[in-house]
Amino acid sequence: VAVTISDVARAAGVSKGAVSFALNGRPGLSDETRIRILDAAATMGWTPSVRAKSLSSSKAYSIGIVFERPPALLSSDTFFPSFIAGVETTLSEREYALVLQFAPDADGGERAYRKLVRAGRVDGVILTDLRDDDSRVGVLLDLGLAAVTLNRPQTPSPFPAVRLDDSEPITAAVEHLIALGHRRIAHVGGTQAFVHGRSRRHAWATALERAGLAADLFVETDFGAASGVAATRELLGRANPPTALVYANDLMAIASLADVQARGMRVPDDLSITGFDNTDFSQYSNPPLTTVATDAVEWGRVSARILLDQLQGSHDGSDVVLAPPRLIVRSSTAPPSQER
Amino acid sequence: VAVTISDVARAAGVSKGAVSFALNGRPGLSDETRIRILDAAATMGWTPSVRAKSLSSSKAYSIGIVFERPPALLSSDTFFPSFIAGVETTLSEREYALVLQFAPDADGGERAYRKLVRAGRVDGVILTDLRDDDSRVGVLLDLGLAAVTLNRPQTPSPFPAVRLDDSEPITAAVEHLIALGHRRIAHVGGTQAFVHGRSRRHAWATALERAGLAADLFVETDFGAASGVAATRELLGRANPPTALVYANDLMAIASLADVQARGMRVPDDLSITGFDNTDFSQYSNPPLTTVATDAVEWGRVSARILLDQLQGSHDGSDVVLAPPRLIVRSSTAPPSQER
DNA sequence: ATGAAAGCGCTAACAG
DNA sequence: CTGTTAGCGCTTTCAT
Repeated sequence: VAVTISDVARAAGVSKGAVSFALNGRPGLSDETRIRILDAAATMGWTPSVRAKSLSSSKAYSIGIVFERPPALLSSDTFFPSFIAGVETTLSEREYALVLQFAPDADGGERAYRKLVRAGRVDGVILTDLRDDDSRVGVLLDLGLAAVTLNRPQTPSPFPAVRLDDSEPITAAVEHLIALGHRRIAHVGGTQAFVHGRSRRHAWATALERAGLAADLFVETDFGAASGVAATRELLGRANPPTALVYANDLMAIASLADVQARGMRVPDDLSITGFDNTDFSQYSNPPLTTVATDAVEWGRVSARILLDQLQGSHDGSDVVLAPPRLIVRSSTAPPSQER
Repeated sequence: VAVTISDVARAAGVSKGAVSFALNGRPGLSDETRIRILDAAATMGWTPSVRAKSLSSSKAYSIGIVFERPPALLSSDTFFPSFIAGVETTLSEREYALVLQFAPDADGGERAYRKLVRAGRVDGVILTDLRDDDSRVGVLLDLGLAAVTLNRPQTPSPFPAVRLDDSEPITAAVEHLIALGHRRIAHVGGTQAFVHGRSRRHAWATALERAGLAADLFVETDFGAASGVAATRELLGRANPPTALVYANDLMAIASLADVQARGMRVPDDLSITGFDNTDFSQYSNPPLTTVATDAVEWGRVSARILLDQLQGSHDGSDVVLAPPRLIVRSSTAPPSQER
């Protein structure tokens, strides 16, 4: 059904080998034959068969991403769609495909990586939701697979990391709140086993301590709306409740915003709130949310580029640091009420 | 590096062909040899090479999904992550992989499908965001690719459709509002070129007409938050504004909810609102949103199953209808204020 | 019931 | 410089 290099070779009156050379732009052919071959290929409508290339070159021409996430947290995840869209954009420019898998937990994730490699489905992978002590790094090393990680784990990792500095905007958020007059600033953090969960908490604590304030108003969550709301209630129920809350993502911030309002508090009058992600709906909350704008698409694009470069040997293995996300001040933050 | 069937054949003292037969459970081998071969394969840790299987069987063992969507609408899309998670779950059970692509528009989408097929990357595809007169159907027919569509287009299509009846819950929503005493019920609909955009509008209009009410309060949007807000403002600015609004998705409903509240209206006292999707945050809006619960994961699972069955010839080509989603009544709907 | 051998479409080492 | 040829790992037909 499809036209192969044998057909092209016959049409151009050369051997398959010559066609392969011409198509891959390798030296060893006269310009005349090269052009004749390329012409023939073009007029015959030849397209390379990834299947055949894969087998003979032992490469998959695909890269994989395994998302380890409980299904329930998937639908409200605003990072993931944009991120993979960015990844895929870069891949398709270079004739690579994106193979996606889902695993409910870390165990399933490891198995997924093993299967992907053994079946020869992928040449490299992108590790998202990196944990500080991430077992996947060892697994991939063991499998001999190329990889990039999103952020750098504390465990030594030979893989280049594409890093987003979330300290800077969190610091900016805390300083913004301090400047407004807040003294009791809480943090509703995400899973601390994740690098991005811990680093945000760390930035929050550091900024407070630098200002001589205690960093004792903290609760860990799973980044989900329900646990964000629960954390908020717990914090506001303390003897000395916060006047401002820094959330690790917009989802928790907005869910909590609605919850505290339903319970009679006014935002920002009684309570200031900041989010993280600048999701679409953060500007449509009431009041619009002060948050941090990250660029997931760009992160995906860069990650894919580094991985591809690594596969073709043109990356030196060093980390890449993305532009730090900016704090976007909207109306969910204001001076604390006692100041008024 | 990896163990192949030749290795297994040698170890078991048989030919490659015999190994292939044993592994694929085909008749023509004595039970004794079969067991000996399977044992050898297991102890040697043999795994099939998808690459080799692909080449020799001319199958990709992968299915594709091309998302035609402007990047900006991607991040707030709650359907997509759950849907592909469902798809992938089913695929991996049957040793198939999911290949994902993104295209900014219909043109790019067509090109993407063509490339996927010509490169031999996929055996079939799932068509999402189906349009009424969807050019992709013709393209796929032309390419000879297997496919399933999400919902049935008006254009004749030979591909089985996996359908979600969104008429029933929209009808339920309208009847719920009518029962509460509303008489001017608007619909903020999504892109009408999409099957699911049109069918929701149709259900809304039909339910109103059945009750003897005019279905004249309608505005079309692109399903995005911004255009949902704009549509709402337009509707509320009319001479005879609605007392209730039925939105085509939660995103527009929640963004508009915040917007009307910011402009001094109370929900549900002055205005009732319903959404569609039952996204995570719909229960955390203030007030919690009356909406329609769809099961994107299940939709994905079923779609993948039908496609796979079709590939192995065990599906009869008929459509599959999913359980109709249910209306979830929360606190964003109440009797209109003049009734009080 | 079992085994040999010819592809699948391409790459790359080798000979001319 | 150009062409020939032997794989890559598996499926499948055809003898045995």
